[in-house]
Amino acid sequence: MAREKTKMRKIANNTARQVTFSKRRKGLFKKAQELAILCDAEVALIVFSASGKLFEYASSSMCEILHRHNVQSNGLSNQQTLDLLTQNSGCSRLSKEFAKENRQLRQMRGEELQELTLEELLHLESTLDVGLNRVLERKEQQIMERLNGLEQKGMQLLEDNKKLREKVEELCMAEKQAVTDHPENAFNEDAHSSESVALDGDDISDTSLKLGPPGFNWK
Amino acid sequence: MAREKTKMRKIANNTARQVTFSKRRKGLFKKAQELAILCDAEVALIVFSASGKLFEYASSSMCEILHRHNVQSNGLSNQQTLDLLTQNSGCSRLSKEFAKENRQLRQMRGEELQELTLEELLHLESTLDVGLNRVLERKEQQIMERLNGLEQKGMQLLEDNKKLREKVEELCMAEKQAVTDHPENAFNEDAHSSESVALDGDDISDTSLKLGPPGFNWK
DNA sequence: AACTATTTATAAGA
DNA sequence: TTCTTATAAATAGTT
Repeated sequence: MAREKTKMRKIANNTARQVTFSKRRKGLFKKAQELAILCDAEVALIVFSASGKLFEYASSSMCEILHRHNVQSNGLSNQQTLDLLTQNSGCSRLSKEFAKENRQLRQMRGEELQELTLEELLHLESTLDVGLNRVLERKEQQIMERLNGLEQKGMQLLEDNKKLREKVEELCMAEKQAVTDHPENAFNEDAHSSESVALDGDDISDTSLKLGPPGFNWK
Repeated sequence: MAREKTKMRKIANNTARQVTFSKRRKGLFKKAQELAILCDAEVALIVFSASGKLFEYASSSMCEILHRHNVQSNGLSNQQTLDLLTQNSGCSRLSKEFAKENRQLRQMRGEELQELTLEELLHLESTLDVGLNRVLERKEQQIMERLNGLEQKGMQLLEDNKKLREKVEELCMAEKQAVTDHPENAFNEDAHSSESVALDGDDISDTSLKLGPPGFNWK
C-alpha cells in the first residue's frame, strides 16, 4: 500500500514476509482496538505467525469473548467439545430434566396439549384436579385462619371497650360526686357531662364495629 | 482518517457510530485476511457489535484456531477453560431455573403450599383453573375426533357388509338355479344353503356392531 | 450507498 | 528492527 501496490498472494521473500507480518500485525491490532473503542464493540483477534508464534488481542477478556462466541455460534467447533464435556459432567442431564419439567409445567397450564394422547390428557386432568383441590383446601384453611385471627382481635377490642367504658362511667360518677360536694366548680359541668354522654350508649358500639370490614359481624 | 481526525473515544452519535462500525469492520476483516494471505499466518477475528450481533473471520477453521489458541495460551487446557466457563455461567443458572420450575410444578400438584400467601394461592388457583379448562377442552376435542373416526369406520363396514350380503345372496340364487338345472349335483346343496342362511338376518348385524365399544350404536 | 478531502497504513529503501 | 517517505488504502463527513 505504498511505493508499489502489492499483489494479494503470499510474499515469496522470506525476510520481506517477516517484515510485512510485523508491520501489518501491528496495524491490524491497532485497527481492532480502534473499532472496539470507537464503536463500543467487543473484539477478539488471534494471530499465529507462520513460525507458530501466538499474538492475541481482546477488547475485554479473551475468555469471556470466546465463551460468548461459543454460545452464539451453536453449530460450531468448540461447542461440540463443550457438549461432550457437559454430557459427562451432569449439565446435560440437568438440562434434559429441565426441558422435561418445563414441558410438564406448560402442559399443566394448558399449553402444548396437541401432542398428548387421550390417555395422557386424562392423567393430566386428574393431576390438575388433585392439585386444584389441594389448593382450594389450603386456601380455605388460610381464610379460616385469617377470620379466626380477626375475630379474636375483635373480641379483644370489644372487651377493651367494655373495660374502658366502665372506667369512664366510674370517672363520671366520681366527678358528679365532686360537683355535688363542691357546687362552686359547676362552670365545668357542661363540657364534662357532654363528653361522658358521647362515650355512652350506641356510639361506642358503632365505632368498635368499624374495625372489621363493612357489614362484618364479630358473631 | 479523513476530512477530520477522529478522537479515540466512543462515538457519541448513535447513527454515526453504527456507520463507522460497518465501515471499519469491513476494513478490519479485509486487513485480517490480507495478513493471513500475504504472511502465511493463521488469523481468527471475532467481533460483537454493541447490539450483540456476531461477526467472525477465520483464515482457516475457526474451531481449529480457537483450539490451538486454548492449548497455547495461559497454560490452561481446553477442558479446564470450558469447565470454568460452564461452571460460571451455564450450569448454575440452569440449576437455579430448574429449582424454581420444580417448585412451581410441585405447587401446581398441590404440594408445598404451606409457604404460599393467600394471594399466591388465589393466583395458583386461577392458573390451575385455566389449565384444567384447556385440558378438558382438548380432551373433549380428542374424544369427538375418535368418535367421528369410529363412526365413519362403522358406516364403511356396514356398507361393506351390505354389499357382501348382496353378493352372497346373488351367488346363492345362482347356485339354486344351477341345482334346478342339474339335479344330479344336489349332494352339495345342504352345505351351501346352511352357509347362506348363516349369513342372512340378525347374526350379521350383531357381528358388525361388535366393532364399536359395548353398547355403542352407529347412529 | 456514493463521493472526496484527508488521514492512515505501509512497501521499499536506508 | 526502526526510520523515512512516496504512495496506496481507509475512512469521516457530506450528499
